[in-house]
Amino acid sequence: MKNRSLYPIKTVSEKTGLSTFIIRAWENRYKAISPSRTDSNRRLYCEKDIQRLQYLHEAIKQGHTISSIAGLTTVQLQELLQINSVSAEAGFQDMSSLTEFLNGCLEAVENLDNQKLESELLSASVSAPQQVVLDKLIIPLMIKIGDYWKSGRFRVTHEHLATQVVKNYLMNVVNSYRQIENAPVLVVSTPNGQKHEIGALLGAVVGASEGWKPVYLGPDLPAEEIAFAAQKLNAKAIMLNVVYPEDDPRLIEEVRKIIKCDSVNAGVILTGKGINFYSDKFTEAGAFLVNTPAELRTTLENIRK
Amino acid sequence: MKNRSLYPIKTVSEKTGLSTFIIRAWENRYKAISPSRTDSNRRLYCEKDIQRLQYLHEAIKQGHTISSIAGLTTVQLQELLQINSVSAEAGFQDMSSLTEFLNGCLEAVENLDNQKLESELLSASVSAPQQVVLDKLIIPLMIKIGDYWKSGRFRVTHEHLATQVVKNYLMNVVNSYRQIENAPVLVVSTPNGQKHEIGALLGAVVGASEGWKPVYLGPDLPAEEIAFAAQKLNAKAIMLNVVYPEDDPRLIEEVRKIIKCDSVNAGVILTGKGINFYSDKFTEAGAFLVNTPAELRTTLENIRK
DNA sequence: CGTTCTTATACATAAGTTATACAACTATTA
DNA sequence: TAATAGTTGTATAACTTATGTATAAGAACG
Repeated sequence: MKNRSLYPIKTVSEKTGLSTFIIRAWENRYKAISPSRTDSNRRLYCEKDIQRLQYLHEAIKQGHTISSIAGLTTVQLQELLQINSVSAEAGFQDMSSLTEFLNGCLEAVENLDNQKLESELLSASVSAPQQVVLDKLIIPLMIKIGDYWKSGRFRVTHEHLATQVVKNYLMNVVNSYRQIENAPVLVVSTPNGQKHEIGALLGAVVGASEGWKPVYLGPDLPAEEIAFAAQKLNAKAIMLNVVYPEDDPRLIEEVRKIIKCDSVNAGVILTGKGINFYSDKFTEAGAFLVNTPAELRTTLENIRK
Repeated sequence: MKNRSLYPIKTVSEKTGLSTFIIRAWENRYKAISPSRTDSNRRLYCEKDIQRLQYLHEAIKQGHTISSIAGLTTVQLQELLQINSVSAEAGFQDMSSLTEFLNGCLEAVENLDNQKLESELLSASVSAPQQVVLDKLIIPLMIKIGDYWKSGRFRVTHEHLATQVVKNYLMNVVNSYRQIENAPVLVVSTPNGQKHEIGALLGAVVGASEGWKPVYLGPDLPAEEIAFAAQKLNAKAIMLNVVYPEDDPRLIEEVRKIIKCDSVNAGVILTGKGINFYSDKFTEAGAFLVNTPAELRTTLENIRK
């Protein structure tokens, strides 16, 4: 019961980012906090005290003054911080609020602040439906980052860091769906030479939301490997994301290999901007070309039958 | 009863990293520990005593003071450190139980069952302390997969799929640490040409557990990009993981570029199997070479000062 | 006999305490 | 608008406590 984890003021200072001066001043001047004391009169802070200080810190960052919030209970502080973030969303509905998140994400990327980027994504995902977050935040975000990169405003580093965080976010989204027994398997990957993963993961999310069991193999795999996985898992569909339309005749060959593989009994779906360059050859070979999440949904539904 | 081995204070000092002065002072001043004695009054420490000292040491690193924790029972210390008591009591069973998990993971990989692989990792991580999961499960797992691949038992697909899941798991572990404000920044990446990410992420976990703020940029980045990020984030350390020792003189050049960059004011730490191939040149250039998680911890601690 | 351990004492530094002061703002008042 | 008063973060002084480290003198070990 008594989780006696008590910390001295220095540790609290390090954990909250508040100077020891401030912490003492807030106690003396505003009774903002009342730590217990050792026999020798030293302050001892428990976890709750630390959390309260973090709330106070956060509220001040949001523009409140210490004198106006010092008297609030910790619960009231929580509400104060909640109300602020909710009201930001409540005021403007879906569209504009996600624009806010988008700007927040871009700012986080610019500052290479993966922590903030992640928290923006998470708060967005509780304030809007999954599909909206994908369409109106994740996809625009990655496009914007690409644009900024081309225009020289962002560097490779920015794109790299964002990719890591978004990938992780998307994988967690996919995992959050897992429950259905005997769901049809959807093998997800990108063909040899295609290193961008976000599109593939977006497809995996759609698949999961449609009741499939996505198995993400990672990017940049040879046809034989993808075919092997599809066979081993007895997959009903294979989804491949293609970003670069550059003239790579091997790409067609790779896709064709998978489709022609006798042991593979799965529909092959191609997604991504890169697919339209060769669209004829792909459809000819028997692949499904898909440009939007909505199309992907219906295609998956059709294959499932 | 138990064939308990008893150790003199010097051995205990070496095992725990605490000076003999400290160990005696903690006993005399705070009754933090009560070793048995020989007939001639010399201190004798059993395994449990050593473990207790290690817990105390760990708790102090986390910001507690010796006076406030010396009176806790060993179980309370475990709770304080959030160490699962089941596994701690199990003691030697640790090994075999993680072997179970390891086999489960390998089976999951063999069947390309990412879902099962993930759930194995998650169950392991609640039944053993983080560090043990990393040392005894994650690392051996990736090694085994590499071995199986070389021997032809696994294919690229297996390795790819496992990498995705493990990566995701490790990123979530890193994220679970975040609390300290103004923590020193640790930029984590792999140099140009190095595509394996697991080692880098393992380093990020260690960094996070030591109170740093790891910023993972993703793999395969040119020196300029890494230097840019380090500068922008005012990083205190840069950690680069190198797997392939193959003769790539550009690698040394890349690392040297980062170290020599004037605007970067960070210690450069190299990890991974690949580093020993060129160890002389790297140390010459001013990098810290690190081979084990323990070494990484102490190196980070030194740089932080 | 040199090494390691013991207790007791001493010391240095880090870190904590209160009280007071101060500078930079903000808000109020004349 | 300028003067004034309050707010708030930061700094210093003087002192105490906490904690790591060192020394001295003797005892035990191998």
